Amino acid sequence: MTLHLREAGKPAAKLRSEALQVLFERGLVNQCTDLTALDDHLAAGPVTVYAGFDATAQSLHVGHLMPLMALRWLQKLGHRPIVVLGGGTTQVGDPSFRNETRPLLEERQIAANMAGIRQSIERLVDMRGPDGALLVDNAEWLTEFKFLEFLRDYGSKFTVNRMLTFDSVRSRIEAQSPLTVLEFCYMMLQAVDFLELARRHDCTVQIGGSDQWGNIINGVELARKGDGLSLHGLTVPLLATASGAKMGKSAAGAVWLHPEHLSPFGFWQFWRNTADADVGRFLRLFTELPINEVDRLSALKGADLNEAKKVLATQVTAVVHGAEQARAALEQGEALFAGGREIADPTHTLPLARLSDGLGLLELLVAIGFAASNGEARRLVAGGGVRLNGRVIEDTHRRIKAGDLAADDRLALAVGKRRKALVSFS
RNA sequence: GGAGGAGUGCCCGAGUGGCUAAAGGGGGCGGACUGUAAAUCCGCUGGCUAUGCCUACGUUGGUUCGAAUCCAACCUCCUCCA
Repeated sequence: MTLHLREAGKPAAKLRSEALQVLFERGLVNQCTDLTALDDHLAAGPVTVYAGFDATAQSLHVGHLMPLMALRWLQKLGHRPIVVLGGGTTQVGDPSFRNETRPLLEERQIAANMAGIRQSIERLVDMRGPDGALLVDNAEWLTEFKFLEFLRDYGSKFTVNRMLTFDSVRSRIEAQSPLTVLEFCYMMLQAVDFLELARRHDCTVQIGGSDQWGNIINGVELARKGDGLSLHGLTVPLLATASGAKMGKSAAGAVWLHPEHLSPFGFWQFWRNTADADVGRFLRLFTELPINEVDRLSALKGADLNEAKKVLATQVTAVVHGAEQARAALEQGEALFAGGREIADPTHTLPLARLSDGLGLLELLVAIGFAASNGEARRLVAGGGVRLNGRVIEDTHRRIKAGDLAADDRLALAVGKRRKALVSFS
């Protein structure tokens, strides 16, 4: 193969395109196809770039933010993004780097998931105007194929020999875990997506997570063999903490982008709790602050770094939930952690009616997402980790009554030292 | 086609009839210490309308008072033979 890989973060010498300069500077490049060719391509004028997302859950999570940030930068620099929702591919399930088959989703569930994902995407890339980003569903073409037709037209362009060489499936095979033909063909479908987008929309670049490398390359190779097209691919790094752990999971589940799955304040808190060692890198990856400002903030030492974390949290929240929500979250953070709780908006609102018979403390913890189940809530309470209006409550049968509310109809609830909520009843 | 081995909780990995919601480690969460950081020490870590009930050791049945553990069939993987 004639593709050249670039290792993550290596400052590439004399790049011509502003696009690649920015992506490298931001730490958004893990590897790409022929660097010089991609650079020339991006420098030559506006291009169309795509990233795809399968509808495996009702919301995207922080891991998806990286390719989306890359799309945002490219859009700012005059290129046109296409976001592909995998209405078709989700029916197959990407096996890349998974050692088990994904449970197959029903079409209704996929449609619901796509609707949730779409809301986040619309905030992250600008779809307005004739030059705005495009949102397309790959079911549009994937469901149209007839089997024999597909095998003849595209199957002939792939060899099993080559397909087996990809790390994404080799690991599965070496793990001696069954890989069905259905899943194995996923890479063909994504390759066809790329080709289809190239034909329909003159899309020439695909961006994806590092686990998507194999799928992307398949598209590049298919387009070259089939249509003689020269396409390009680029992957963003895997989101990991400085301690090496995969990131995105927190107390009560993943760090979701959709506000119904994680409140904007909860999202803000996630970033506020970033480890010192990650602050600089996250500022570059997930905010759009100028690089010199990023450098200034990252240079802060010791407790002063907390200021940088607030900036990080507020900036990322603004990108995902909007400036209003970000400002509110910052205020809530200041109020809950530094005193003055009267000024801030509540982080959660529940109907007053729920208090009429007394609301179980455990139930409340689950309702605001501080515990995934009653059992988990019970353990938190029993372990002395839960405070109501500043006082530790260890009684798991405790019920909240109207009398627990402060004058403003709210109560302060905290789990541990990092998770706090201001719950309003109205 | 034949013979043998393997499949455990979020992950890795012990366990070969009751004492097993299943050792140990990782991860995660809580407590102490801090700066809402890291490191360290301690605790918790399936669900529920909860002194009990339900679900769980590849799948489905069976033996037994009782099964992750025994038997049968099936699925997937590995090794050897043809």
